[in-house]
Formats: sequence, C-alpha cells, structure tokens
Amino acid sequence: MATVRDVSSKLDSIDIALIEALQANARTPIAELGRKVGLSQPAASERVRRLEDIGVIVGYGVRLDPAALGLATEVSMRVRTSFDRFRPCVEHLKGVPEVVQLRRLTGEECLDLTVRLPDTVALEAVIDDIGRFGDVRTAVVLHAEPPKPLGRTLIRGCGARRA
Amino acid sequence: MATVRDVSSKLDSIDIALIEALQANARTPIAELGRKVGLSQPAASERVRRLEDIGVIVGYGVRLDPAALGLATEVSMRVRTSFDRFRPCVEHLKGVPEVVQLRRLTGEECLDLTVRLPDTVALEAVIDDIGRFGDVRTAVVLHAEPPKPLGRTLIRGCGARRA
DNA sequence: CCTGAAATCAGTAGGGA
DNA sequence: TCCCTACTGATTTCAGG
Repeated sequence: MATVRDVSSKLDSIDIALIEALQANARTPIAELGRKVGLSQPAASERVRRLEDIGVIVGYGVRLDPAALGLATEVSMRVRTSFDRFRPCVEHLKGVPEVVQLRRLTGEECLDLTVRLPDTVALEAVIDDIGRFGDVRTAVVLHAEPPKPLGRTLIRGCGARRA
Repeated sequence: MATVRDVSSKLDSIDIALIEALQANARTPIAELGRKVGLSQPAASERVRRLEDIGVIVGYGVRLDPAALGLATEVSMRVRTSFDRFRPCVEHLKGVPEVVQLRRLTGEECLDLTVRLPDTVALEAVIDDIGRFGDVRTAVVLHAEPPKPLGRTLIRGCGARRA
C-alpha cells in the first residue's frame, strides 16, 4: 500500500498560491499561472510538475452541475451491517453507479454513502437494493454548500481556530 | 436564484465522451480531446464551450492528496440543532476552514459536514466549537473510495440528437 | 530561475455535407 | 445545423546560461 508522506513542509507560499489558482481554474494556462504568482512560465511549469511528482496534485477534474445532467437529487445514506456482510456490501456498492461516494466510518453505522439520482422516485430501488446488506438510514440533501478548497488557511494554519 | 434547468436531453454521446475525458484529466488539450472523441479541434472546442455555456460544466479543479498536504484525518459530523440556532450555526460553519463540505439534510440531524484535519488531536477543538450549536455526532473516516465521476451510466435521457 | 527557439495548441474564417 | 481544413497568434517544452 502506498506510504502517504506528508510533504507540506516542503511547500512554500508560491506552491500554495499555484495550488489555489489551480483550484479556481485548473485549465489556467501555465503562463498566466506564472504571472499570478510572480514567476516566469518555465518556472511555474516546473513547480506544477514537481507538485504532481511528489503526489500533492493527483489530477485535474471538471466541476459539473448534476442538476443540469438530470441528477437533481442527492441523498446521504448510512448503512449498519454485520461483520461478515461488510466486505460483500462494499464490493457491491462500488459497482452501483448511483453511489458516487463511499466512505467507511468508525462507529456502528460503518458505511457512509452519497447517492446521485434523477428524482426521489429512483430512490426506492436503491434503498431496497442496499437494504439487503443491513439497516439503512436515508436523508435527502436539501442544500449543499459548494465544497471548500484546501487553501492556505488549512494547510498552514493547521488546526488554527479563531483565537 | 437557482433556475437549474435539466439540459441532459440536449447532450449526445460525444458530449458525454468529452465530459468523461475531462473528468479523467481536465488539463487535456482540446486538440487531444478531439482526437479521443473523433472530432477536429475546432469542433471539440465549440462543444466544450457550449457545455460551459449551458451550465453543464461549471469549472475545472485540481485533485489534491490531503495527506500529502498534512491533512490526513477526515471526519464526518452530524449536527442536530434547534430551529432558531440553525441559521447562526450554518453561517458559523461556513467560516470554519476545516469544514470542507456542508450539507443540509432532511431529518433530525439536519446538518452533515466533512472536516479535514492534520490529526485527531485537532479534532477536539472543532468538536467543542461546533458543539455550542447543538448535539454533534462524530465519526472518523477510516477509508474513502475515490469519488465516482458522473459518467454515461448515470446520465440517461441523452436523447440521441446525433449518434 | 531566466531567456530564446521549435513544436504544439487554440481561436477564427471560409467552405461543404 | 454541424463539421472540416487552413491560417494566425498564443502556449508549452526544451535547450543553454
């Protein structure tokens, strides 16, 4: 398994600025990226490549509007299953397209999933499907704040709370 | 506000292929994108621009490894608060850097948050901070599957405008 | 980390199925 | 309507300092 090393101490303020700029728009040309952080284009290019090489940047993705794609309904589910049903349950859930996020948690409700659906009508089939593996608690997402990027307030002020 | 229109019926198979390619790597040059889906560079460029214009593509982001940034601990929290404390709670949580995701749910535990931290030591302060607004149930994320992209298996109703 | 040259890429114009 | 080829400017990469 991959040994995930914390390399944040090897990052300077320019690296963080590059990361923040890429969070805002990952398709920003490297040249403009360099302008934003006060570097020449080749220097910025090498920085970004280094961030990829050391594993800070894993990849680049596109932000989509699920509602525009006909997937307006988001549901959060918690599953409580038995010890011997856990593995089969996870393997099954990994193959369910509607399950867009799957996390194992501490506690009795050991699985947390986020489900994307066109409407609540489609929810019934998913609940029945997953219910075979254990108790399911379902909650519809009424409103979701846009995910917060990992900025310098988090990376540097680790654990910093308002004083 | 959110006049979110479902435009998935206006998307064809090529649009979905472009979206999937951008999910895999949002920094793919448009020219190579066109090669992947069997289109010339200008055609691919116009397609992508159209996907942006109609609101399917909201933006482009970078995927980071939180552990490499010194944020190895992920925590899922559920907050149960009272009617009059709800709004202040949300406003407060929106300003907490460690809260990277914030969703309002149906049911009694009306708030679901994901928190990013360097370690469990930093968790105590967050729990105490949020606990002022109501009952908090906390679970550490032991393992998270990589988020599943919204692919063609999910997006249906793609009325074939063209093949 | 900067400058400069070669290759690739992006945006526009014009024409065709 | 949608697509393709050609052209011009911008961008990226690689070399050398």
